[in-house]
Amino acid sequence: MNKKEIFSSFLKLRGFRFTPQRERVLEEAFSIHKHFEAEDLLVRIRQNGHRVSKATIYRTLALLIQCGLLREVIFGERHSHYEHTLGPKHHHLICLRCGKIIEFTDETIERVQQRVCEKHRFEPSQRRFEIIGYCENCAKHL
Amino acid sequence: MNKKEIFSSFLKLRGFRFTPQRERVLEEAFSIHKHFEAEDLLVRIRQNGHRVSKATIYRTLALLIQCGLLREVIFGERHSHYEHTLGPKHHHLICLRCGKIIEFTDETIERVQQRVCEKHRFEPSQRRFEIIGYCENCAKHL
DNA sequence: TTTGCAATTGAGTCTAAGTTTCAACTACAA
DNA sequence: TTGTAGTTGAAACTTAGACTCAATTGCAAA
Repeated sequence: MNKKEIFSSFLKLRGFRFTPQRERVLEEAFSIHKHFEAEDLLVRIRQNGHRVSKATIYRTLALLIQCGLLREVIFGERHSHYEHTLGPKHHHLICLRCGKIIEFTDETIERVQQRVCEKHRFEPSQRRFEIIGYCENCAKHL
Repeated sequence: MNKKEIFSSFLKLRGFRFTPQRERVLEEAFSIHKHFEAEDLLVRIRQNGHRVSKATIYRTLALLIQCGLLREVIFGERHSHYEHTLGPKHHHLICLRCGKIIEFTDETIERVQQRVCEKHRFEPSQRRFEIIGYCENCAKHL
């Protein structure tokens, strides 16, 4: 199943519709291969000669998160960022000075999560592991 | 050095002042022994018969974070929460349904952080490890 | 003690992300 | 064809937090 099928069957299942606007947002969200914000989608959709309202973009992003195709990631800023859930799970090093985001993977984390969730009988659906500080270059300028 | 001394010497060091308002915010922030938000401080300060403006509270919180006495934690909501940095480092299980926050500690995480930071020559100043999902009770109601 | 200056404060204004509202529109099933 | 429920966009709204600025205050040097 590709993204489109996943999303449309997710929608159908709960009596929602797979509309042209929702398809547009889906396509655009997956044409970006890094973290993005709602505003990015708005701009790119417009640049490609289409038009989807802000409200619909936010509504669709919420659906894409619900159906598990996207995940919300939180950097220092006051607005949300999104990323694809496909591909290996990764975490982030966030530079406070230049804003650079370095991704890393670590399989120990998965085991920690399992252990902790078992202990507290917690049902995980996603996680966030972010180390905040200064990248190699910026650390020199402190 | 207690909190007051840490804060006031942090301020003096950079030519800032340890004012009554800043002291008020410090005291109030440390009289709460769990996560809190800016609004909580505003209310509590007023309840104790004092008065510190919203602007000053936000400004002082930023200073307390800078000097390392407080840390910003991010739960699902659109506004910030804060916690004391003193005491053992811990992480959070966040329930999406009832909003409950369960704290846990895990020493493996510290080692993961060290390993990752060394590899990327990253200078860490804080971290976030949050597992988002459903607590034992809420998992039943899904 | 006085003086001058830079830091600080509070009230109010502003910003921007995201949400809500609602009337018009649309897909689909009966 | 019609009824119903989902969807859309425009605009208004919400809210945390940042900014502005005139008035105030703390402190260091005279």
